[in-house]
Amino acid sequence: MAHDERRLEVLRAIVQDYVSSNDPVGSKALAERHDLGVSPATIRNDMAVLEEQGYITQPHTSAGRVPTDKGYRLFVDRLSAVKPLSMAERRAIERFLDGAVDLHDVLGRSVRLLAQLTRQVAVVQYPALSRSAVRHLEVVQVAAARLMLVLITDTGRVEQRVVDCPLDVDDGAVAELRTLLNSAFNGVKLIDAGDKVPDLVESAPQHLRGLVATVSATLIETLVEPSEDRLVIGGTANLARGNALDFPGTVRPLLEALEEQVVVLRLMAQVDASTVLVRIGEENAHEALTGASFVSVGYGKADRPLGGLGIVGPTRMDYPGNMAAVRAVARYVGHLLAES
Amino acid sequence: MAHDERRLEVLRAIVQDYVSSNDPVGSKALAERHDLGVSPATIRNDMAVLEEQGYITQPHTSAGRVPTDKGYRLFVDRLSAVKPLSMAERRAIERFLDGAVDLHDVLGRSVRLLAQLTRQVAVVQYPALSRSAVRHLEVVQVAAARLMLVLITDTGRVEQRVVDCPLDVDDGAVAELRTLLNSAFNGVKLIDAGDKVPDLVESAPQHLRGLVATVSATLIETLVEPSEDRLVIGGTANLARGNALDFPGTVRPLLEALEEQVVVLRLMAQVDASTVLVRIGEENAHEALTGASFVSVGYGKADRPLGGLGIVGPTRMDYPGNMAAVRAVARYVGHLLAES
DNA sequence: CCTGGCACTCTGTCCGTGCGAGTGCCAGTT
DNA sequence: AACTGGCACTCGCACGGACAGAGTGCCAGG
Repeated sequence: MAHDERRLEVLRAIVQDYVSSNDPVGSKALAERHDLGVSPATIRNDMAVLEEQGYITQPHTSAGRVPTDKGYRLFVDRLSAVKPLSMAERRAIERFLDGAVDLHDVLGRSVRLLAQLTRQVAVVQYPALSRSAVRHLEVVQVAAARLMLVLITDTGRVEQRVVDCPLDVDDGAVAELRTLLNSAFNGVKLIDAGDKVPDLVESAPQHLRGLVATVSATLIETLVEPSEDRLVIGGTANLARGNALDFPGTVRPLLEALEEQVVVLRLMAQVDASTVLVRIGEENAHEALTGASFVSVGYGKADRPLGGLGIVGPTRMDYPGNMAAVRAVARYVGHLLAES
Repeated sequence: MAHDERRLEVLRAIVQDYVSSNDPVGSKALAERHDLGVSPATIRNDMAVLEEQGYITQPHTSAGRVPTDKGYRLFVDRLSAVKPLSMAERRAIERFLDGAVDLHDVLGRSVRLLAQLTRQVAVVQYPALSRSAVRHLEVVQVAAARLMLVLITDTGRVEQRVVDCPLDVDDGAVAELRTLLNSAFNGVKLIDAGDKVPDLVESAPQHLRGLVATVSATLIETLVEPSEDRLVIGGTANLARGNALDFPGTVRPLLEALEEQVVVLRLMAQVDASTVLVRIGEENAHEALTGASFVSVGYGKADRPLGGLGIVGPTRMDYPGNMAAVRAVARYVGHLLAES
């Protein structure tokens, strides 16, 4: 019915006005700023229904209405189209990210760019090791019985790990080891690397077996260790903007959660690269994220994203704009890493 | 005279009380909490003199006194001994930093540790490239005319850079290049690496000269580029603690300055590893750092520090305690990086 | 089903007052 | 000469009442 439809229109108007003004919005202001074709009194009736259904709420009697988490959810799901970025914005993204010299630089620029575009806290995950492939393995002798293993992936990520060997190692062995490792692992997805180890140890010349086994073990350990999944965070200064208005109490728990990383990593684990994931307020099921929303998407191939990136901000945020920015940056980062 | 001495004692008492209570401190409270052996009235006279000399000030008539930047300066220079850490704290540092698997991990742990010990924002600089020596140089072919150069330093730092070559390169050339670069640069301090380039190009076989020149140029560029001097920052949540009390206005400009990094890097450039550097409030000559102090020290060899680490907090901070923590962590990090 | 009108409720703000903390000064004491 | 106790004075701040404004819910009428 036209009935329900107008009610949704009212909800959309409330969300939009509240996001831009940060004031609870009343029926009169709504009628003035949007031509809904009905009077404030009618809007009041609609608002009463919306409130009963749990989409909006009033901070106190006789203040305007404010969207609830559920209201934002409906808005995101049904009432908003992802706003396309302007040409200028697209060019800005391009100009900003081109000229990055290495992976660290790409991610650093991305996070700054995202923070700037959305005026929120931006979060970028390093490409997951498990989904990258080995480009090169390097073995460097650090001490007589100590090797440094350096792994370079096709996404440009570099990981190092020191390996203590049971016996002293000579130069020849190091060279052999390097050749052996590279021929075994080159081009192999890291997630499959574990399977190769038994064969590798098997096929190694007798005098190298122990060494190969030790080194492989460390290598696998490096890959499996998920705690090492790194994040780059930026734009935290944006939290200090709307100050007491946006977050209940202080931003402290949020900052702590961001530094912990583990919460964000768990959220990031759910992204894929085709649809933008939006988690609103309580949906995050984490105390520190009360009042905060999380907009994220994967970058890289659609089915198997390399990693995720996104933003964290108050539930009262410009969802269409932020979703667009996140998606655009993710696409660009995906391209950059695919071809490097 | 005993006169001046007591006045300084009063200043010390004011600083200590103000730091722990966060309230402007009055003559009566001072007389009660410290046995200065004189009455409040006498202390009032001393305070009047201290105020005239610019060491303390009152926020408004008839409030207690608060130390000025100049007052803190005197306190740090003449009135405070660096407080030795408790055995438990020392052990905590050791336990926390041992078990770090690589450089990134060492620095990450350091910054968290420092933030936790001081309850301030902690900042740790990566070991300066220019003062490290080459442990290994690796060349990996990424595409026909594209090489990736990976530099591993004796401090465990790994830098990568992609080099576009004028001509296609074959496998043999890559191997030769690797050998050439390593024999030329191995063990060389990066700051001296530039001097080696002409000789290297000279001595290279004819067919490699162009390649060697191109690659060396990129290498040098990587080292010289100071913008790439990285920082790890942690404990920003501590800024949201004392809230409006500690910083004028908001913490926003401070957070922005920290993210910019350049301000902090400039401050870090001045550290050496033997004395703890304290910059108080206005001394930092930077708007965003008004009301903020910076406590830092270098780590590594005393005369040639590898990098710096420190904390940023409100001028109203526990200088002796923080100086001790910063120094202790720096020493430990210095040891760790020296032996790895 | 919508609209205009009306009474009601609640918050944020402004202002005036009183209180307490702290000072500066002065006369008196050692 | 240096210190002390006393006293009058100055402010900022917290408390409380009054007020205006915004917004609502409801009802009767179109």
